[in-house]
Amino acid sequence: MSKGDNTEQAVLQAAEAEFLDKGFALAKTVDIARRAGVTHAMLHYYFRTKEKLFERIFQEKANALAQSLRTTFDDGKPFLKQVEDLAGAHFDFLSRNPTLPMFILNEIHLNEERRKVYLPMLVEALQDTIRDLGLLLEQALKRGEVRPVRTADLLFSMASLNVMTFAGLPIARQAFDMDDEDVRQFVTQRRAENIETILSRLRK
Amino acid sequence: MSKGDNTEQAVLQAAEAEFLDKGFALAKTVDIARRAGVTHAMLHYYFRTKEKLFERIFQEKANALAQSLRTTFDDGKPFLKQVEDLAGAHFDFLSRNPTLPMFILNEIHLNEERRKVYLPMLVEALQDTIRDLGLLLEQALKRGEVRPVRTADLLFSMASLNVMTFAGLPIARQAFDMDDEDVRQFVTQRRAENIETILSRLRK
DNA sequence: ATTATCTATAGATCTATAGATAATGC
DNA sequence: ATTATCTATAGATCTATAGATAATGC
Repeated sequence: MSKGDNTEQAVLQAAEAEFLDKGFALAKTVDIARRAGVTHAMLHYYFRTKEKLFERIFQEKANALAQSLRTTFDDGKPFLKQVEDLAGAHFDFLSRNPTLPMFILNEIHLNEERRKVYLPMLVEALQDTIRDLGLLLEQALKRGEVRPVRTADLLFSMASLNVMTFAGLPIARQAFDMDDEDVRQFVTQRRAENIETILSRLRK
Repeated sequence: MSKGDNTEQAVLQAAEAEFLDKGFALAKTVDIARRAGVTHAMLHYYFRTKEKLFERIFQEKANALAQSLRTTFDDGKPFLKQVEDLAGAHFDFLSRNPTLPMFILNEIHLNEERRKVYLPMLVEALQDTIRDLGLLLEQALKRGEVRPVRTADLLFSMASLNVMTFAGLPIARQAFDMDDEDVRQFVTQRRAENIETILSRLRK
């Protein structure tokens, strides 16, 4: 069964790459099998359907994202430091998974039916982070440390800036006529710029 | 030929709706024909291919976006007012075309080949706006009116916040448990919040 | 005996076009 | 004569499975 393990793992890895590249609708099980170097029938043997294989990949990614955000929380920090760390961790996670933003936006956007399954999955994974940042913001506001802002707006702005850094990168590249090196530098600069933008909005 | 005019227009309108909903790859010519209330062969009779029909819709949308941004430019205004008006006009255009952000991100993202055609088309339409805001920012910086920031960062942040307001709305809705009325209010509030976020970053 | 793998194909879906027919405008 | 429309279908693509065969572990 060691051969079987290899096949299963190869399919999983190929599926992750294919789904993240193209999304569910445009990913082809035939291509996943080709990437994995196994015959097409193997994919169905191990995972039965394209949908079940996809669900597994999506869940893994949602959990990994949530996990990387959780680790920043710490009651002892000043609120602005907490926000900076959270935004930084989010950005760094997306750096390691640059195709994830478009992947998630796409899946949520494209299919009414499947949205009902995957949107709750995603939000469920993020629930604790949303709640905890809300509580910390409330306290910081009471202490008069920051300018008033809604939790939803703070989180949404942070996520927007980070997500678009990767989802909008091809557009920025063309709009500002960047080569590969420019793009690398742009991404590096966006990390600081996104954080500064969020902190500027909060500082009194 | 008045009948022919109707058919052609019906196909165009149906195509716009279908492409904006689903993107090129998932839009079906059969469904466009159905939406238009004409037989499927008519679509090919008037536009030859799905691709040609798509190109026409994409170009129209890129031009409409560019047009709505251009109208805000005015040398007489203080720079912060110029930025506010530009961000507001961008937001309002997206309000009227709420499916456009995901549509554009999708097309640029999904297909290497077609990206080469449509990305230049989009950026070409926006070129003047990018250049003019860059010049105005440079002058404002010289006069010491704003904190230092790169043009690319200013524009990218503005676009990111506005675009994600619509592209990320389903996620915000689920994450913050909003009903239809909450969503309407959230969008309204985002307009002011996005502008305030950009201006906070610029103000000294 | 059970698990893993392969080949072949059914059945669904989709774009595009061929070829026939009807409507329109000089 | 030209333009618009319809029906029917070719040909490509894709998911899923049936059924045969090979490898594995008790």
